[in-house]
Amino acid sequence: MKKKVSLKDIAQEAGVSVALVSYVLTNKEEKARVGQEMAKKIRKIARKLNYQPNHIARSLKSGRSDTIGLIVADISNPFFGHVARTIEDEAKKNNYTVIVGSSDENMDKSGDLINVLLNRQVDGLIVIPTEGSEAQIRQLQERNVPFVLIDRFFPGIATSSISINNFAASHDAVSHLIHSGRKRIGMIAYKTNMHHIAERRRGYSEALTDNDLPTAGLLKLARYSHIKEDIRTAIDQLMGAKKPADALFFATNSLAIEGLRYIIELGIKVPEQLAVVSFDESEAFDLFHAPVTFIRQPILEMGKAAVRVLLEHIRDGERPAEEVCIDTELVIRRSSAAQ
Amino acid sequence: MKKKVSLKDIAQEAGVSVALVSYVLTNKEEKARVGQEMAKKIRKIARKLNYQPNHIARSLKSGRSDTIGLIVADISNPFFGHVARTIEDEAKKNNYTVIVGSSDENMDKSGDLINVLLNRQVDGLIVIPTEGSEAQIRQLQERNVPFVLIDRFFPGIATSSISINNFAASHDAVSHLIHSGRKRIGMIAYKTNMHHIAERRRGYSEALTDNDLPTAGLLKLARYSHIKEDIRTAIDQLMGAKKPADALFFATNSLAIEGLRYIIELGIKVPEQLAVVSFDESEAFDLFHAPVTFIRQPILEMGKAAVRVLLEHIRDGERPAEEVCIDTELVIRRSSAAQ
DNA sequence: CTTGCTTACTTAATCGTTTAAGCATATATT
DNA sequence: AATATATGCTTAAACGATTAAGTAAGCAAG
Repeated sequence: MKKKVSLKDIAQEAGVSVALVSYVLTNKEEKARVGQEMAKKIRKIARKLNYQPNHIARSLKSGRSDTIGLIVADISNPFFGHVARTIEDEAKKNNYTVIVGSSDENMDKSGDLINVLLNRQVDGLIVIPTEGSEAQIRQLQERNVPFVLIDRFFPGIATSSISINNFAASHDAVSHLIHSGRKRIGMIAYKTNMHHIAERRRGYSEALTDNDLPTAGLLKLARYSHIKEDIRTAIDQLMGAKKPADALFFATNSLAIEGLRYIIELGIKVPEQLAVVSFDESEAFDLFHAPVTFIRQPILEMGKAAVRVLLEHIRDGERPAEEVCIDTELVIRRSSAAQ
Repeated sequence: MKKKVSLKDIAQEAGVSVALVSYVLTNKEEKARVGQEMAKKIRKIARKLNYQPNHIARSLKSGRSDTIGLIVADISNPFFGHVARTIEDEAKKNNYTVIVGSSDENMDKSGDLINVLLNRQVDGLIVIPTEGSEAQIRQLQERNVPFVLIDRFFPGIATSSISINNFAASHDAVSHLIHSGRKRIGMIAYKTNMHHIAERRRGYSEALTDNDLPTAGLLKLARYSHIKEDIRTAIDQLMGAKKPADALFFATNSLAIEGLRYIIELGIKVPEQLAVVSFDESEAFDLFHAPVTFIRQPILEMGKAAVRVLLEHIRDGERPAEEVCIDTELVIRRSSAAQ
């Protein structure tokens, strides 16, 4: 790579000191009482040589990198991709750059990522935390690193977070299924202790018991690492029971997509035989023969909030934690039509 | 943010010079002839204080940032998300970090991104170039910035690139439609001069003429900025003609998904009335009532190749351009079944 | 004519790390 | 005994930018 033009090069060409050039190019001429002539000359040379400030040197001096680190579960998953995109855009508006990393829901990778990002001197972190990463989050707190959790948080740790009302959203979605006449409503969720998923499960269960509907054997859990097999087993059990399920609620879009693949394979009719509702959005839901009813997360709003709160923490290290909870929207379509 | 532990802090605590600490912690004790006792002591203190090297300071000294910049069209699009993911993983294996930016197929944004990334001293770039960005690419060449184009390239500029055989893939896909008995095969592509799309169009056209099939009025173009309207118009024209199309080939997955939404809306039967094939993969294709035949791009291989070639350029600035072309796979499913 | 104030610059320290070169002291070689 | 070599450390410069503090010259005021 061709060596870049530095202040020194400009200073040399102008026959002045590096400091003077710096004052001019950072628009501190007034304060530093630089002569008009000289200022003009320096700017001209800078333009001629196409000077671009070395961000790394600046960072070293200033202690800020104007970079924020983002840790998602998997950037290739459209949900996280969208989150990343809104954060990227919002960060750019504030002159920040984003470094993203995928944790694969794996706490070791997550810990590594946090270290890599902090060593690169990011000014703050936006994290979609992984199961078992409480200790990492606590460490961030102790080290006084500005950070915001998004999509998920740990109820036992008081941190800034952006989340949605998982319980209510779930409760609403399941209530909707009940109102459309479903009696045996199954749910497929991840086998995890993460609070957001637990809340979704709780919303589901409470909606059922609130309406005196059975819950026994209707909640199935799939392992993140064995989605395909576990979902097939779950659906086999739900649909093969003496009283088969007449509705199915998926806790995330990846679960839904995998589930719908199998539902297609089995030739199950939606919504006649089985109503379907999913958390999260997906293009795939539009192409299913019965467009899938889903819970829409306000990703744009979440991303904006995350950046806003993070920047507040970066600017004021003493700021107390801020928990933002944003409402979702149940988008009702044919997959959950009344029988 | 709590001030980080520096070499100075360790040096102070150990009562030695900063240099000595540096030698030890970068494992140059042999070369620098550091006493065993002292080395042990320094390491112990470093561990106790949880020393983490300041990557920025290191970069300033070394001139390398161990960071690569990646410019995609839109990280929230699963195709680019996958590309980004494989590059992220591959980069990490080589101790590189990735900064991603989305250009939105907009050459101004692309230019801005290139500048931002270069100012952040990335060691090299992986770029999915945008229409009209030839000048930017030429500049990278002139400035001798290590970079690789991926997914697309400019035939007029000799650069390193990773691409697929768009012409052949398209030709194969359309030939497949012809063999399955289709006679009026439409194509919907982007209105762009980008070479990869032009090649896809060419593969389509040649497959038709090779088989003495009509081409007139069957190739429709949609603007990136007006996908929805343009696709609807295109499909209306194709299906409303005196002799309606009996097959449709989409040049990308976003075009296909938007097209399929409208096909569903119109109640067109696939594959009976209309066969469908698309470039690229998508989860959504699995959920369509007739799983969509598609051209699978070897994204993993592409990402690996991109990182490999880029690192070669970074390591050897004189290395000549390397053009990698990888084969695709036509995955045949029900959407293109014989009539 | 000396003091003080402007103006227009330069010097030098700093951020955290790396690394060549230097300097004692101890030990080995002739 | 004089010289060479090994050992264990320190000094200092450098990367590129920022910025407080210093200086030199010109001019005005007392």
